[in-house]
Amino acid sequence: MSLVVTEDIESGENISLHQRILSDIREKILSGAWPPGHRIPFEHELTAEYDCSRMTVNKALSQLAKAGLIERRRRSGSFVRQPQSQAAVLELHDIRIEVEALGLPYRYERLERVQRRSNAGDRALLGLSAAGSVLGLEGLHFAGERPFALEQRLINLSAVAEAADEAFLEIAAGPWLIGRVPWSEAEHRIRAMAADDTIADSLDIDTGAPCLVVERRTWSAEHPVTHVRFIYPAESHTLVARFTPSQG
Amino acid sequence: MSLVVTEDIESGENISLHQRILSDIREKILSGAWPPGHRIPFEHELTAEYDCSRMTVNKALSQLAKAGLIERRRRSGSFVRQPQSQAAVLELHDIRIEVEALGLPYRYERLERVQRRSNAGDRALLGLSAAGSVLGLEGLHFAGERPFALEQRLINLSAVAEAADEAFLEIAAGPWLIGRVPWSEAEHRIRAMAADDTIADSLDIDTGAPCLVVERRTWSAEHPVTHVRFIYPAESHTLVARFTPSQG
DNA sequence: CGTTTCAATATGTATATACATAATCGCCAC
DNA sequence: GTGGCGATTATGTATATACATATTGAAACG
Repeated sequence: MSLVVTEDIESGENISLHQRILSDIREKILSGAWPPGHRIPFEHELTAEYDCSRMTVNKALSQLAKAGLIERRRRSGSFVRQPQSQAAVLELHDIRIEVEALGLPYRYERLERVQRRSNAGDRALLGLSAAGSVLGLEGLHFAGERPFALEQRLINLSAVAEAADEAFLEIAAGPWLIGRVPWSEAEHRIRAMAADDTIADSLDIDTGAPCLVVERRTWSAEHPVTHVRFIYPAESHTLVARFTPSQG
Repeated sequence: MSLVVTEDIESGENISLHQRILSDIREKILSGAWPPGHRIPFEHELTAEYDCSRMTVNKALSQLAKAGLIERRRRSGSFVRQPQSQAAVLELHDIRIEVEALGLPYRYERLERVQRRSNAGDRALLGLSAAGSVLGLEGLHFAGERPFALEQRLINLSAVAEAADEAFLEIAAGPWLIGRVPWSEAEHRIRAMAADDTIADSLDIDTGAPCLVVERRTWSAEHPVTHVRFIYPAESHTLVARFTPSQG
């Protein structure tokens, strides 16, 4: 994993062809338009589509392969890979997938939903400079009958106006946001924390029990989209990530 | 960040020139032979050194730049980047750097050192199939006068025989290993935990206080090298990582 | 009918080349 | 001096080309 790599997914201005091919394909994959297993166009087809040389297409596809988004097979073509569960933990953090991987039934339950003009705290969390409307959500993810994680989320309505019309009663905002907002960058903060009374109550653990806290801020093309805090009871959760020195 | 990208750093057999340039340079940087700020050879110099075209060199350097290991400046050349504290946290996890980034004096103190034939627990932690000698180390990292992290480490002596001759009294095994063993892959497990009596005593915190635990297993060309567990008091530490959907 | 062989195909890697772009250095005029 | 301007230099991106390599599918053969 390379970790601090930064790249913008701009619409279509000054970016190189290579970047454009990359983000076009990446978006098709992340949005689900090209599901896992789907064969993406051959190099010579993309060469025609983008009117460029095969080398340019090849560089972009090789990069996607190195990133693990696609798999390339000689003579057969290139295919969208199955999402790797370990990467999902840190990259997408879809709790439904985590829970179902444990073989437990998943359920989401909304605890709270408020819409307000952003206060200073909201802006600090989201990394916003100007004021604007935000949506605050709190909900519980269940694995079977037991609470699995508590989610506290802020959504920047200036970036995702449609979110104001959603109740998020039984679906978490995470899966809803993916596909609607192609994220270009995310920052994770991971720490340990003692559960206070409120958290202990929600998660059905003792006050003071250790929790793992994962906070994520997401941007889409420079605009802050959402800030989310997942709180896991310590005993229920381990994050796993594999790295190579520099994705070479 | 890409996360599940896997690549082997083999010696010099069937790998492409591009890969060889990549790992040569990466190793020089990770080992410290080329410290941060060092100007790495110009493309045309590497072209001469490896007797290949500039495109090949350029591809390798671009990749290192994308990975954040080097920084490229037009007209000036390419330079080894200062270790990004955020990336370092997860990638290298050099605690000295973390502590010094806080502006505090760093010190390491060995608590324990045992050499033994591996037992079942050791083999499970290291991911070893056969028995062999291992080195067990425990030590404390200090930031100023306060304990900053507790380190519990196992080293596979079959992979790093020289470690048997080292005392590791005042230097941690981590920095010692880097440079001697180019690691090709690492796996992190991150979780929260309540401090037991022993840990609380070492770290000078209360029993039951939440701790952040980071475990890392490292491989070098398929061989398990070391397993290390860092235990941080919760209030002193947050891991930060930035990601892009697929380092494009 | 099964097996071997071979040609077709898509990707993998490398080359030489060309032009664009950004940053720096040194020269020259003021 | 010093401020600006142009030449130089290293990287950034793209092209056309060439050959290697793995895999597939079909033809040839026993």
